Amino acid sequence: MSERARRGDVGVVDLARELGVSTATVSRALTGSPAVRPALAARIREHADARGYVANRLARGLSATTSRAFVGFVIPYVDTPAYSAVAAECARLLSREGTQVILTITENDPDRELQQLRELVATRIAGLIISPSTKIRKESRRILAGVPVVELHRAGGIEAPGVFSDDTAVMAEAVAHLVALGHREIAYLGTPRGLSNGALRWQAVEEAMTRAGIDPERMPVRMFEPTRTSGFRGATELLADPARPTALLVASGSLSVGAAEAVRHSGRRLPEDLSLIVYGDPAWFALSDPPLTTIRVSYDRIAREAARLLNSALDGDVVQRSSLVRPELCIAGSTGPAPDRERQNSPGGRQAAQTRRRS
Amino acid sequence: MSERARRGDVGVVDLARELGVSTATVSRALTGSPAVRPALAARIREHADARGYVANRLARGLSATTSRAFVGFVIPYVDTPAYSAVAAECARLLSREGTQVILTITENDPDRELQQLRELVATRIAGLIISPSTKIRKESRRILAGVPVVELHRAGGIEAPGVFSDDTAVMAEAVAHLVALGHREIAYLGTPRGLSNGALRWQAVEEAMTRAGIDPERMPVRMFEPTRTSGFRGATELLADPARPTALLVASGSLSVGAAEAVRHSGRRLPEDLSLIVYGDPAWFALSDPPLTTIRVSYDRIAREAARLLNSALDGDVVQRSSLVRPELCIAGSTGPAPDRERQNSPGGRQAAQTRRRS
DNA sequence: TTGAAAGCGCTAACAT
DNA sequence: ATGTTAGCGCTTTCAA
Repeated sequence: MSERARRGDVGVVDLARELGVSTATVSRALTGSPAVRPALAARIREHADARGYVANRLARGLSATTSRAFVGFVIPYVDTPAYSAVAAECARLLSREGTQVILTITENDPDRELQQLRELVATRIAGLIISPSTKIRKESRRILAGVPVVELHRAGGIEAPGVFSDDTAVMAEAVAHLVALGHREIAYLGTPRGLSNGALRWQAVEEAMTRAGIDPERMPVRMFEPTRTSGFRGATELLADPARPTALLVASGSLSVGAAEAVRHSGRRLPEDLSLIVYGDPAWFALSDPPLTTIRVSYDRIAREAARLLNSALDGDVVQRSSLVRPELCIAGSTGPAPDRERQNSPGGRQAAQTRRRS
Repeated sequence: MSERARRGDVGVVDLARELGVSTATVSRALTGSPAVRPALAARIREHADARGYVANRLARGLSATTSRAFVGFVIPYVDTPAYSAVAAECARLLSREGTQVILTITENDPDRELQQLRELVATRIAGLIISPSTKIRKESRRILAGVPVVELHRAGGIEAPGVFSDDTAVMAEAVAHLVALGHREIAYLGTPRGLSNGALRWQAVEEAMTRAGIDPERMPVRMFEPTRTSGFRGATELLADPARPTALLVASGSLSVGAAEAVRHSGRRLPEDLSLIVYGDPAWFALSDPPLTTIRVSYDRIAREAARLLNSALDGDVVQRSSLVRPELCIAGSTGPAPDRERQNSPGGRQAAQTRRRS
């Protein structure tokens, strides 16, 4: 007695025998091939349903040239909703179409990433969504060139569409907000330039600062890997900077949690002593007192976009354009007028915003 | 030219040909069968490595009677780290052993759950980790009886070990903490009794209250599905309760976020007007001012335990006992002495804690 | 210890 | 429109 039979599973052969048709016909009916008489197809599907038939995905994937049984979801970290929430939401969306999501975590290690990509390909995944590790291997790139891919959050120099948050505009908006409040000594805490989004966000800040007539070269800046602890460290260091920043802009969700703790720890009052803008999910930061001004990213929308782009790629549509999800600057109580240190600027922020550029 | 060859993949046949041995020998060497001469086995493995061989997991899973290619991870929600963080961490742990984790989201819908379980079985998963939906189907139970299973967070009446947070002790501790501070009008916001952990937590609170000589029947109580919005609603309702609670105990992570917002929204000062204990990840709640007293659960440890139990189950070890991960009561600034409403109790909390039981 | 060959359950040519 | 049959790439009897 076969393993299958013993487990009480029904297979195409069973269905075929029971209905007096061939396995091919059963298969066709079940995969929705038009080449089978509608009445018969209906009868087959009905019977399959009644018997609780579920196709063995391994067998199907092995023989079918094209199968959407699996897609891979490859991310570096687990401890941030920017990844875990998007992963879960994608799994939810894709499962509705009968696609199973295989989740792998690279820990930002290029070798582990390569290994996982190899195994995913060995699973004959239909495609994958990936947030590439910082120093992606050539071989990984080669693999990615061979399957439908959607990039998430980070661009890894692959020919593939991606879903990114449109940080340029919102970062500029954040800087403008601070400048309008009269801040000129603005500190920046972000992720390294080696990360595509780290580079992007910093560039946006640089440009916005320049536009505001402030030399970005002189900004107190720290760039660290996105973890809570480095957020704490980075903010602590920045607050101790001789330039005595009156505002701190944090450009990463994980860094923000640690940074907020560091600010609290430092005893600075918000917004009297320091204006603070963080990045991430406002639900966390709404609890702070005062609630923190936040750059809010919608993970749901990112997940939806990722699923949509992947489906397009699987359909073999012409390569889609990347999708930019625009974050929102949610102004709350942690940003306020810059302290009037030398009693030489006019009070209030509005006017300071009109400061002319230095020549 | 076969699909495989065209993709430049090497298969066992290639390796066999190149080494002048049979595919059977290659397979044996690669799966670590002892029935192959060590020297030859080494040579085969070496060559396979050099050629970058990765076994097709579909084929392997299809033919092998036992394969750990896949495990399923089935959870109801995506928007809470209690699930998403544990899922990601498990994926990380299991991938090290070459096992791929298939993530599915039931949305707490029994039918969707059943469908997903069927598909997972059809993928020939080696086992699965599941947080059963509230009203799990009989048929789902039947399926779960047939594969190695580890339960997560919730018990669904399955014969399987699970990983749960040991809420009984910590809930009692939380109640004792409040009672020691002199609170007697304690409100409770938790998940429904239909959820195993909801029932457990409430029972622990009931008992602790009774032990403290306070009738739990008279507590203001709300039990809602674990979402932010119901947390907000529940807390809002409780704060408006005629019993005028002086303390609020929230027994779910998702509810806690909403509840904290509701409290802030109500304008009550912590801890002067209200003592608040929340449940979840303290990193979120440390930002609040004052930082919130939190029941902290270690998701990492839960994930580790889940992976360990699953591995045991896959090894066919005798059924393991369930694993209880003990949360920690992190006392912070949101809990303080009960306000001295009628000027009739002694001030301070210590003494109130010694109140004798009512006879 | 190794090889030849039969599947695993399904899909897809090829026939009819 | 349906049936026959040959794989998909691997593991695993069964022989040698």
